[in-house]
Amino acid sequence: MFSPVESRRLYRQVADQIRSMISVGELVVGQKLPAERELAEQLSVSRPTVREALIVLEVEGLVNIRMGSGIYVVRRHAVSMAASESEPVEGPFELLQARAIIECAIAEEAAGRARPEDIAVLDEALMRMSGGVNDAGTVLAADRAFHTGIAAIVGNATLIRVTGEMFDMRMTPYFEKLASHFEGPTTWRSAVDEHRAIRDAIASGDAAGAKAAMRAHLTLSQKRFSESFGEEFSGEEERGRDKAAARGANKT
Amino acid sequence: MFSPVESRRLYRQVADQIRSMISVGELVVGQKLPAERELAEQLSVSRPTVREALIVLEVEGLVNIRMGSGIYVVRRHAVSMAASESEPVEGPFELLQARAIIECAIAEEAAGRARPEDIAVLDEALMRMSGGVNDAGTVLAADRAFHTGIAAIVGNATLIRVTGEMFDMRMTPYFEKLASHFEGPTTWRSAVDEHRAIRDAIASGDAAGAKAAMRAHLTLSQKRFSESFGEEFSGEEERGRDKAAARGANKT
DNA sequence: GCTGGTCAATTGGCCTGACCACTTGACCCA
DNA sequence: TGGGTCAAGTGGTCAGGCCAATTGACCAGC
Repeated sequence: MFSPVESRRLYRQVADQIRSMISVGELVVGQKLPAERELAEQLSVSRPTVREALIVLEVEGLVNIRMGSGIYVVRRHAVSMAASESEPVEGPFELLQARAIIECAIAEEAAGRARPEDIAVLDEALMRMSGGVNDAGTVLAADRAFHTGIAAIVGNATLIRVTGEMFDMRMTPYFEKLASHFEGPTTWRSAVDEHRAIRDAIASGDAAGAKAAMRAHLTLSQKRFSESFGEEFSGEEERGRDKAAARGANKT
Repeated sequence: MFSPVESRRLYRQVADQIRSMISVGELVVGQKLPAERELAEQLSVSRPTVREALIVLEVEGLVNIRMGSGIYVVRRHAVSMAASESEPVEGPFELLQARAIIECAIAEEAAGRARPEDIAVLDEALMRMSGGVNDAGTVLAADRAFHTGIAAIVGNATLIRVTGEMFDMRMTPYFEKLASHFEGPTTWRSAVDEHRAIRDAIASGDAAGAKAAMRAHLTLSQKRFSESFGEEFSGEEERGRDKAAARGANKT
């Protein structure tokens, strides 16, 4: 059932092996895994290694470790493959496109149900953002607050979480490195203007306008990004945008 | 009513502590953490415990462990807190509402750019789903494949990932326990019909129709869910604008 | 001066073996 | 029948150790 493993980051190999067994259905949901000691023996590794692999799977939400009882399969698909080596996360352009599609739907939805206090939240974020265009930290925090603030208008925790997560993905080292080359007071001021247009559309209950403004904002972000990106790598073909980006993020 | 008592495992406490230090900026991105041996001493725990905590943070994408070199902070926010115990995630209704908003935007986008091979993927998922209405495992897998397949049409990895993640959130023990009470061959057959309507709209390039069909599908899912359990959980979270779409086909 | 190789200190990866705390279920007693 | 006890099984943690990879100082050769 379990076969021995080989070199290189053993606990990850063990985790991969068990994960794939869950994935293909060899281990079904609800099933109890062998004890750690037994797994260690069958895999020809030590118990600490098995423990580390199981902790990986637990963090991924695939198994549930119950003290004194055992280890149980609780889910078949990983919720997040972010840290896995299998796929090097998405590129910045891809991310901005996804945000354009998702967040303009959220803005459209929010426009119909914004209350004065919701608008106040947006205004507060706008103020912080316009007042801090010279400090990347404050402006980023305010930017995030604005986008999640829109999701909050709909009153749905999942939307807020997803919006925040997508925003946070720009916090990868690679993305930040690129961003540092093109983000500055001028681009931030443009962003503030676009935010204000979104805010106004939502405040006036203009669903179509909010949608359009949000799409414009994220499309322009993408444009700003690609323009600087093109300057940086002026010789490069703009076509294979995400490929180039992914290649850079890979294998550091 | 009665809460918890969950005795936090030591390695999780250590992970929480380091995570919060990163979160508040006490440890900045790029900074190198003390060596495992030193951390163990400073925290008054053993080295294996520190290792397990660091592995948690690595899986969450917060730190990067480099063999022979050290441990480095790579990111400030966790990409996904889905698997963390801190919050019992969002409720099923909230999740379905979020999916309704997000996925109908994706379906709308997909309708304009579906190629024959994309439709083939959807058809294949539909076939597996309709043929396996008596087996929860196959039908769930096919259901997932259908929804991510639509996101795949847009050709954006982030959209695919987000769609998959939202779908997988139903795999929580709590959600599954509830679902097992109302999901069955009849409800699955209704879902297949709704899927087919979505597929047809996308295949014919009808963006508005695809959007409406997707919203109808997820709204009806929500409705089926609340009809079985609404009374117990007082599902008063009825959103007016969705009612129109909810008119029509029901479980037969 | 610069390049390239060597070497030792540092650090993570993994192991052995042990003890403790909790869960579980069989068992016994009232 | 209901409860309480107890031992086996299991995860949680610890201590100490060795190995392999990384890194930077150092040195020989061009």
